[in-house]
Formats: sequence, C-alpha cells, structure tokens
Amino acid sequence: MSHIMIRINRELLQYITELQDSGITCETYGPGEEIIGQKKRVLSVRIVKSGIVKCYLTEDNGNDFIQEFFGEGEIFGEIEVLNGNPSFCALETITDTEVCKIPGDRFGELLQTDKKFNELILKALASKVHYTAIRHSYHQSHAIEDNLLRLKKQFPRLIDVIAKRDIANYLGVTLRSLNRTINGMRNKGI
Amino acid sequence: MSHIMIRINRELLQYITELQDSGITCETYGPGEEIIGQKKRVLSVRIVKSGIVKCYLTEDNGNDFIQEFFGEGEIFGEIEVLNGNPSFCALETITDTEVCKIPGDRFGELLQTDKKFNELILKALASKVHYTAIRHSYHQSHAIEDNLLRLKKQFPRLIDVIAKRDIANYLGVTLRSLNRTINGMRNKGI
DNA sequence: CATAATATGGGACAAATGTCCTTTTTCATT
DNA sequence: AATGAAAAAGGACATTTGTCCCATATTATG
Repeated sequence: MSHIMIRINRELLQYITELQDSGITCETYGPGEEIIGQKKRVLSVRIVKSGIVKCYLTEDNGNDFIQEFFGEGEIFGEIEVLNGNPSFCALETITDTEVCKIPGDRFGELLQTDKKFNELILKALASKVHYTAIRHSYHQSHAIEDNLLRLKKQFPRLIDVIAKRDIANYLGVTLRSLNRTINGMRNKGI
Repeated sequence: MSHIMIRINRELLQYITELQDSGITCETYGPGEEIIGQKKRVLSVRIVKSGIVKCYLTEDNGNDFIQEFFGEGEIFGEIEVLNGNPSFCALETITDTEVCKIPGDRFGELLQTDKKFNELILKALASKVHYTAIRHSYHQSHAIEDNLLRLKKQFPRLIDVIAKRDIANYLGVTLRSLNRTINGMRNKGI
C-alpha cells in the first residue's frame, strides 16, 4: 500500500504469477503505447507485471482527466468485462510495461472456480472504490498546493517520472495553474 | 440505470428481498439519522430497501464532500467488510429509510456459497467504480453550470428533494457559488 | 547535424469561485 | 400567533484558477 498515487497490488501480482494457466499470456509495450482505447470493447482483463500505465478519460470538451496510475499488480479491464460495457477510460503506458492478459471468458471461469482469485478480485475492486473516493474528496476540498504536497509526500520522484501535463490532468487543473503553484511553493521554500 | 445521481440497483434489491435468510434483518430510520459514522468499525453490510441515504466524508479542513446518494438496492459497508478497514464515509439518511442488514460474517459466507450473490456484488462494485470515475471526471473538467444542468437532466426533482447545501457538497463547491450559478441560469432563462 | 515536434515556463488579463457577513424565508415548536 | 433555529439568498471583495499567447528548453527523427 506504499505510494498511493501509483497504485500497486502485490498480492494479486504474486497470485497471478504463480498461477500456471495456459490461457494467460504476456504482452510487452514501449512507453506511450495505447493498450485499450476509450469506448472500445474490452475482451480481456489485464494485470500490470511491471511498468506504469495511465488510465484516463477524454471529456467532450477535450479535457483529459487521469483516473489512476497503475503500477505492479494493478488490474484493469475487469470493470468492463464484468458488466459488459465498452471501456470508459483509455489505457496508455508511461514507461516500458509488461502485462498479463486474461481473456474475458477465462476471467469469468476463474472467478467461479478459484475462491482465492475471486476474493482477490473482490478486494481489488473494493480497494479501487476506496482510494478513488478518498482521492477525489481530497482534490475537491483542497487547493492545488495541498494536493501537490500530498502527492510529493506519497511519491517523491513524482516530477521526474510523470510529465507535468499528466500531473495537471491527474489533479484536474490546467498546466498553467500547476506551474504557478509550483512557483509559489519554490518562493516559499517548500 | 435511470437517474444516476441517486444510485439504484434493482436486481440486487430483488435478489435480497427474495432470499429467505434468517441472518438478514431489517432496520428503519427517520430523516437525518446517522447509520454509520466516519472512521467507525463496520460490522455489517447494508442494502437500501427504500429511501435515500447520503454517503459523505468530512475532510480535515471541515469540508464535507458527498460521494454518493444511495437509493433502492444500493449497498454500503461492503468495502469496509471486505478489506477490514474502518468506514471512510459517514452514512446519513435524507428521507425515511428502510435497509436490510447483513452481518459481516454472513456476507462472507454468502459470497462463498451463493454464486448469484457473488456475481451481483462483483457487478455492484464494478458499477461503483464506473460511475464514480465518470462523475468525478465530469465534475473536474466542467463548470458548475454544466454540472447542474447534468444533474437536473438526470433527476429533475433534484432541488425539491436534496438540500442546497448537499447539492453543493456533492459538486464540491461552496453554497455561495452554487447559488450564484443558479441565479445566473435563471437570468439566462435556463 | 538540422529541423520539427513536444515539454516546460511564464506574463497579462479575464473569469470563476471562495470568504465573510447580513438579510430574508421557511418551518417546526411552544 | 410568537419565537427561534435552520435553510436559502445574496452583496462586496479577495483569491484562485483559467485563457491566450509567446518564449525557451528538450527530445525525437529524418
């Protein structure tokens, strides 16, 4: 549960890694590749083995809003496979990335037959609800500066790893505002 | 999936209603009662039979932020029971309310033994992730007026049923800003 | 290496939102 | 009907954030 901004789920990653299942395959991506497009059908569930993937949503007015950064063990596509909707987010790698790919029907079978897997997925979903709720609440009720301080505390290498534009889109503010805030903090010696 | 602001889950409600289970009891509340306090231990999962419950979070700076309004069939407490954390939200009735109460251990048993129940909970969780993601993204990237229009479209009786303060806290803005926006819309004849 | 594309940084001004405070309205209770 | 508490409404001003634009770095690529 270390840095919350880039979500990880070691328990799930370990379980999936140890699960010898011929249906589960591995994919590799370079930086900046799109894994799933917004509004596309989702046929497989994926779990990050290594790397960072951003999960974002482009609004009708052209603004991008980043929902989450997925790190090791984080799962995506499961929401869509479960309820049969097209993807509401786009998924794009930030760094070099490896993912496990579980076909949708195999995912359904595992949920039914593997109690431990079922439990891990329930917990992963509960965790997503929990953290997004806390994050959005914090964002809505605090100034940009507070949010930045919180992120840096969680993840000191933030500015080296994540592009400014992405940080701004994650906080739901403009790049200009983010820069202004960083400047203000520098002047105050933070 | 009708009005999204006040979330409902008919399928789950129906299933729970038809499930004859001696462990599941019923509770009734008047308006404005607290069902679960923030940071309290949660020992039971609850499902709304009738009424509206607000799920909100008080930040360190005293701001309240409303996560969701739960209507018929919506479940709460399941996140906490699943991962064993204290409640991150407070739950408070808005109208007269009836809820089904499922003790945590019984909830765990049902998940293990009742495939249909398990599936409904998985879908309910997936749905929560889906809708909160979409809502927060919309809120962050649109002006108050757009958000209000969206809410009114989803739920025309909004202003009659939900207090202004609650609408403001749901949108993550101040009451003053909300009033100003409503005024501006009136002048424009919206 | 040259050039283009992209990321970063910031000035000047406009617009949106928040803060503080006062007034009015509504509504429950005596 | 009288009173008080809570909800709603809004004036005046401060602050924050956004928009538009341009300049400078940095990186990718032919």
